[in-house]
Amino acid sequence: MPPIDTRSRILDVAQELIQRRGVNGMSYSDISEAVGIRKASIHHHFPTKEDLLVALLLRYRSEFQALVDAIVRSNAKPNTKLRKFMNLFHQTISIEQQDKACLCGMLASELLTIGDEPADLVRAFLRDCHTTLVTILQQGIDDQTFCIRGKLADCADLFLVALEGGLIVARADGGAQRFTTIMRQLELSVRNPA
Amino acid sequence: MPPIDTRSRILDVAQELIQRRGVNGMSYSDISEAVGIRKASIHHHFPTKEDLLVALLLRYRSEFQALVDAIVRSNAKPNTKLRKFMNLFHQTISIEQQDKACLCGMLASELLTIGDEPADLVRAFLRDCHTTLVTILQQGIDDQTFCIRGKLADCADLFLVALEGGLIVARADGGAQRFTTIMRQLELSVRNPA
DNA sequence: GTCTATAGCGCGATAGAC
DNA sequence: GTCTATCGCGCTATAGAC
Repeated sequence: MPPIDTRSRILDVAQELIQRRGVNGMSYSDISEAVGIRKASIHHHFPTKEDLLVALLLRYRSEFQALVDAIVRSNAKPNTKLRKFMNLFHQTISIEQQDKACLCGMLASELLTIGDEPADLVRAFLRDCHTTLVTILQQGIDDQTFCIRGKLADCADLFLVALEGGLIVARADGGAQRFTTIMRQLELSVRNPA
Repeated sequence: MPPIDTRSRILDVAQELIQRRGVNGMSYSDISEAVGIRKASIHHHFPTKEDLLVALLLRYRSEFQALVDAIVRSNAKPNTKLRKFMNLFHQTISIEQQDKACLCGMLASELLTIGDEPADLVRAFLRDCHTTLVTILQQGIDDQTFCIRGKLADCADLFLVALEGGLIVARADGGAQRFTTIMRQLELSVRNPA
């Protein structure tokens, strides 16, 4: 393993802090302490906080999309794909990850305070997720693994908001176990009873 | 209408600011400007920000519970009660209310930064909501209006996190109309097909 | 109960040496 | 690319006059 460059370490720490405390509960000073360099050095890499957010969101979105693509393009069954997709959210709250919420869920709740460009990237991420859910659910409908009520797009949207809301609520009370239960309930809602 | 006392006006403004911008995106200075008194006067009513949050949460919880009780105790059908309960959430995002999220949904996402006592009150509110949903869903199961899959408590939990997450996500993208669709999809998930 | 004034701190951001 | 030092501002909070 090569040593991780400073820029990436800053992004890592910033992401963790935001997922735990929110954007406005995080400061350059917090990052500085965790990374072990001075605040001024962080400003060298990311002149403004909005610059940092944009870089963070671009990285988050592309890393997430890579994981999603691997799942969607795999040969797994649709219910396995769905489970694996939901597990991407579960991983953020699970014990090893120490109760983090989705980066974009956190940013969505503070959307009015983060500037236009980051806000657009948050919306783009949420749309990516919705698109992915539509794709996976459609595959399950095609092979009769899933049976949904109502419109496909609406069903996918319910998954999305339940996953985002589930992280925020379960993080406050119930933890990873509660989130697992929410995932199971979502699976149940599309399972073909036949 | 008697003039609203200062203390209440401070709470009104603080609540609105938090529902739009989050706790850490709101300051005594913002409240001061909107209420039309100096910051020091706000500190007279609420010495610390945590004091203000506790007062706000106590009021929010009891006002919400009064609305909920009126719904649950009414003679309406279970599906009407469910719709009315969900409408309490919808009202915060609807046009007249200008895109606010649930107070406790916002606070839940910033839970680590608000202090122990406010955090406990947020959890209490979320539990109240879950209890209410269990009650209403059970009434619908009893009279065969509803037909749920899985455990009642898990079904109620999915409603809760979808409502909280729905407000945060729809506020970011899609607005009140998207939230209405989420509500409809939730209704559909418990409707008795018979 | 509201005000002016200010303390004391942390914030984001910048200048300039090394 | 990191540092020291600092600016200017906004924050929470307090003191004391009216």
